[in-house]
Amino acid sequence: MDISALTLRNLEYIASVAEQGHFGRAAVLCGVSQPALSAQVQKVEECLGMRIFERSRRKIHLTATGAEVVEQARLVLREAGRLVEIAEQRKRPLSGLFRLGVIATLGPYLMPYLLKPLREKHPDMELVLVEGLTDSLLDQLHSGRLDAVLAALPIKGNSFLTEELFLEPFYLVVPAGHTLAKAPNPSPEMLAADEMLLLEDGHCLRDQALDVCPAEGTWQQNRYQATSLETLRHMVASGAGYTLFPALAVPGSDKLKGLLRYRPFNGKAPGRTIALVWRRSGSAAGDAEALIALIRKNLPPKVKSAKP
Amino acid sequence: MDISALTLRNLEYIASVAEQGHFGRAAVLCGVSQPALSAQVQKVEECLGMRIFERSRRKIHLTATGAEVVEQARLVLREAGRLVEIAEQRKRPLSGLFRLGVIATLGPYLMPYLLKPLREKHPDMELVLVEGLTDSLLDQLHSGRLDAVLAALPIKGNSFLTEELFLEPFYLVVPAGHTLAKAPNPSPEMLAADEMLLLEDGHCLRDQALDVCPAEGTWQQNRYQATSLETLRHMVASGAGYTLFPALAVPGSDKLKGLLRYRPFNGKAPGRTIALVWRRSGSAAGDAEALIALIRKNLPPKVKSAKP
DNA sequence: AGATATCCATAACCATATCCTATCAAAAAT
DNA sequence: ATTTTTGATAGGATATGGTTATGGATATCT
Repeated sequence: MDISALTLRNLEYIASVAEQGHFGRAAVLCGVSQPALSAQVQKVEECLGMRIFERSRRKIHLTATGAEVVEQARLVLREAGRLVEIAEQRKRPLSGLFRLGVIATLGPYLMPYLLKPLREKHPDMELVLVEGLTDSLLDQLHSGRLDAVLAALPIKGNSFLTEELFLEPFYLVVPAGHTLAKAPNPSPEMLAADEMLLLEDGHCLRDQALDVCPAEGTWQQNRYQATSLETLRHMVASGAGYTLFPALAVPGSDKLKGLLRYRPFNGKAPGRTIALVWRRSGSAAGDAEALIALIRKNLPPKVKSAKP
Repeated sequence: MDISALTLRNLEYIASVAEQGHFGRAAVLCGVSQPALSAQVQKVEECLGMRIFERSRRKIHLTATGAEVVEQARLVLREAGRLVEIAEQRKRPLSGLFRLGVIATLGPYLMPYLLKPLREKHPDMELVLVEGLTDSLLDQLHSGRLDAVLAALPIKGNSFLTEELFLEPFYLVVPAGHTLAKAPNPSPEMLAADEMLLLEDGHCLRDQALDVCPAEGTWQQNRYQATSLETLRHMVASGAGYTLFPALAVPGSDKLKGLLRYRPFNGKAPGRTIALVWRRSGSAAGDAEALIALIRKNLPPKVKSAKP
């Protein structure tokens, strides 16, 4: 007989007998008949190929090795109990404090779509939003100051679990009078890295935008670096160059409407994949799952589900 | 359905499916048919009241909570594996280095009875014997420098497991000419603490001998204190007083025969209980068990089995 | 000492869980 | 449209874990 055949109940049996020092009482405690318990204890002993209990005298007595086995069995049971805890926690997710990090180029444009559904579905959640750069947010996630993070893939680090949420295409943002504002459909090959306006270092969007440019090597680092997409928007409006915007940052109506053109790419559009990130170890999985479901159910327009 | 009904095999199943991302392959790996595995996975999911796997697409995909469950399941399996290790270790006990501590008033008299059987039964054991006082030996046991200790009960400290081995009665050792050498049978009430010769402080035998004396309070501390039983033997032979000897230290034949009398007590003889002590946590239980069995099988004369 | 009580193991039997083979239904690939 | 892949389902054999009744060994009582 193999050890895999052991039931958690079997381990409870030997733990109970060890605790009670008495098969009869242990049987009552476990809610089974004494013969059933005896048989199961024998099964465990057979599985392990050893005697756990010394039944010679009136008192049941643990074998030396048996004591160790029982101790280990208790440990196994505690760890198995964690399984139920995990499952239980999943049943009341997003209740209480939840600290969510969102990258700065996403938060202001995505959260408006989520806040109302969140309030409706999880009224007793207390949401704390933290905006920042990917690295900083992941740091805070790692150290437990955040419960989950919304960021763009790829996420480095083995201690995190991620779930892709949606693909957010990039749009070209050009001054109204620019050549690229009129071409039938811009494509990435038309972009010149040295005409591109970029966010400051640390924004993942900056690197992603550079990746889109065909001749990355020619780019020189001395351009002005914007702090936010809104700054960037104004810089483009003032004619300093063009840039890439994630779809959610493309406004439906815009005060700068006359000055800017937001143009989708033709063919396979460049873009970024937004994912939810949480700690591998910990009990945020239930929350993550609920959040994933909610975001998927409330996908904003202009983004595509990541799971085809 | 209760979580206790889960088999370790069930946990292997979900771990395997999670690893393979494929029910069929997982089934082969687990050595069962695919329907059996499917059913068991469903059973686990039902037990926990949650979905572990997302079966929608071609790829099997872990639920967020499912990933946590599987991780925890793997932990449970590892801990369960320790159970087998413990049982396995028991099957080849006392092989390799074994460091045994023995109290000074026992070692020289007991070990001669054990060394030959040990060599015969466990030829590949390398025994290191350490003689000392109880406290020092227990310190070394606690810190891992010893694997087990033979000492007299009671043993204080929650981190140890003990097994009573035998009762060793005390004998009265008197000079040949002394009154007590001739009385029909000495009894503890006849002893006077201030006539008793004692070992130096730290020997448990010293305290036990004092406990035997009826009027403990009258005793004054200014007597000479012997370093070993052999010194004590000579002191008694020289007429300085009498003392108590543990049975094993009573010689069959003695060079000092003419000078000394070893007298058993009448009625319920005072004595000490010798036990084996080992660490609660650790894997010495198998060794302990073997040693216990061997000592019980080779009990010296003059001692009584501790388990009636 | 003999009777009694206690306690674990065994026996006989039953309900159910588990596993197998064969088959189905849905999705993906051709 | 057809084939392939893959997990779920169906039906039947077997193993497992449970029950009550009983036995045998050992302490306890009178």
